[in-house]
Amino acid sequence: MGMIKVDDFDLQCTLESGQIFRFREINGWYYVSARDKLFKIRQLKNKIEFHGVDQKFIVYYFSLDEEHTKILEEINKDPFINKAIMEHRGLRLIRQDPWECLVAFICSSASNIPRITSKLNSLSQFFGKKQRLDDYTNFAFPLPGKINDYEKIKEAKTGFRAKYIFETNNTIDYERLNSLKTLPYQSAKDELKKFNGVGDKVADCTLLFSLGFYQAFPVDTWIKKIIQQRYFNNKTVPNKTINNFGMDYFGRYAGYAQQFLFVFSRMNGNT
DNA sequence: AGACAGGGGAGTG
DNA sequence: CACTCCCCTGTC
Repeated sequence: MGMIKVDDFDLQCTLESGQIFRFREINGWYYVSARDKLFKIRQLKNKIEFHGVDQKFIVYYFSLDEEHTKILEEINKDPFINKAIMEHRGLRLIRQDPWECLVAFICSSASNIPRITSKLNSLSQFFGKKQRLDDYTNFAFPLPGKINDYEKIKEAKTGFRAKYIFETNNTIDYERLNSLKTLPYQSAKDELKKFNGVGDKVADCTLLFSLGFYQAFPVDTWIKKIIQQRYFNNKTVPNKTINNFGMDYFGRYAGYAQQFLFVFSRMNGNT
C-alpha cells in the first residue's frame, strides 16, 4: 500500500482516455490490470492511494516523474489546444507494457472500447494466470508465445484480428520489442508495421503508449475529425497529412497534444 | 428484420 | 489515392 501527493494528475481522466482497457471501478477504487500486475488505486484531491504494487511502479506507470509543465508549454501552440489542455488538466500518458499495448491496439481496429476490453479480458482468461485482489479476480495478460491457440483466439471474439494476434504472438518477443526503443521514430514505426494487422495508427499508439515515442501522433477518426475541423478549414484530408501536420505543428511531444485533442473531441461528440 | 457502421488494415486497381 | 472486404456486435 502507499500514498503519494500529486500535482497535475487526474486519475479518472487518465484511465478513461482510451489508452488502456483493462480496468474497472468498484466502490471508489479503480482495479487496474497491467500485464502481470493487478493493483487498485483511488484519488482524493491531490493524493493518490494504491495497493498491490510499489510506489516506484505507480510513478513510472502514470508518468508522474516527467516534466509535465514543460511538456504542456511545448504543445500549447494556440488557443484551441490550450482550451483542450485546460479542460482536461491532469491527463497523463500511461507507460504501458509494449506487448499488451500492441495486442490491445491490434484488437482496436474497427472496434470500440467496451469490445476491446472484452477481447483483452477473454484472451487473458484463456491464456493468462488468475489473479486476485480483495474480492476482485482477474487474469494477467499472457506473455508473448502464450497466445498460441487460434481457435481460442477466435473464441475471444477477436474476429478477423485473430490471425494477426496469432501470428504476432508467434513471432515477437520482448527483446525485439524493447530494441525498438533505441531506433529513430520512423524506423521503429516501419518495424512495427511489418506485423500483419499493424498499420500507421496501431503502430503510433504502440510507439506513444509503450515505447516512449512522445512525437508519435496517432490518427483515428476522432483526431481526424477535430484536426480537419480546427486546422484544415473542415476539409477532408488523408490521414497521412494529419499525421504529418500533428508531428510538425506540435513538435516533440505531439503525442501529448494528440491525447488532449482525443479526449476533447470525444467529450464534445461528433458534431 | 436487415442493413449498417464502428477509435483500422490489407489487398486491389 | 480510392475502394472493398475482413469478424463481430449493438443499433436504428
